[in-house]
Amino acid sequence: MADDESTLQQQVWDFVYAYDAAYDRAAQAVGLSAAQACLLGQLTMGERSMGELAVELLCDPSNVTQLVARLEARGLVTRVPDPADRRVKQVSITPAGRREHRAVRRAFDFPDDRLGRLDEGEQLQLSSLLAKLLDRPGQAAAGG
Amino acid sequence: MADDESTLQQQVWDFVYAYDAAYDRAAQAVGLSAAQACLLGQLTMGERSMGELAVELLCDPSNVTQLVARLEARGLVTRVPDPADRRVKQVSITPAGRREHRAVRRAFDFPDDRLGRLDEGEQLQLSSLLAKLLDRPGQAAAGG
DNA sequence: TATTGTTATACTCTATAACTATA
DNA sequence: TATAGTTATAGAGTATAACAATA
Repeated sequence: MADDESTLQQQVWDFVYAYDAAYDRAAQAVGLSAAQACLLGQLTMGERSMGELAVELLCDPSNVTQLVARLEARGLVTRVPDPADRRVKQVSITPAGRREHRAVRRAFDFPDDRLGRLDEGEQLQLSSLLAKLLDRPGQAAAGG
Repeated sequence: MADDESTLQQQVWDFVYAYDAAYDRAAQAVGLSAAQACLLGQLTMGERSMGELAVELLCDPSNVTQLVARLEARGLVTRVPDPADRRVKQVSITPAGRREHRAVRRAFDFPDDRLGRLDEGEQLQLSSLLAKLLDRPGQAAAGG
């Protein structure tokens, strides 16, 4: 009786658990931590300052310093002072960094393995539900 | 054009990101790490050996030793040898541990805040989709 | 004086390898 | 000999506080 009422919450927990585990495996298969892969992922969408990365990664700037330092030492990102405000450093992903990140994406089998089980209609359904959960327009939100 | 095809995957990413962040905040609000809260959560469903915890938490047994040692030092779990096989240690949550874990659940606002946006029919829909993604019978899977 | 990023430091998470106790 | 758990150790993630450079 106490089981039924928690089923959806438990399913969501299990889903997130599986997703996180798959991402960790993918990053580690490429020799990166999840945090490093995540940072590289942000940079694939364009350069960012250290502070912007801290906001996006939900962590302290001093942590970003460490993460970027390790990635820079491996030649996966670069860090150059912003000419407009030399306190700021703009971080960019290098070609090698892009290759590593693509390798993570390839190793990250969760989307294909799991989302691939849904047919097109189900995927639209899921997209619509997620849009509500995220306060964003999903691909299936128009017209309900 | 390249945007549309990745929308569902991006939505799932954003959803998991928000979920993880909310859980981290909830645990830290109670003075626990996410890993510690997670371990306590397993124990709310019954005692487990160190090895079983390692399997469930997807980590090395030596890591479980450390996590349990810290929780034990704070009086949140106990660790007693199994009479049937004295190599094995059974870990149990204490009343104080249950209180701490309930505090995490209360602070974990994601389920109420987000899943609460869906009406009953939408929740059943989501449950059914998650059941397919997880290879488990969801609460709405029967008769599908 | 305020802001950006770094350094120093400390704690936790995590794994590998060597070890102890038990089976 | 094999298994469960621990210890020693090391690397990575993370935050706080003090600091440097720049604005």
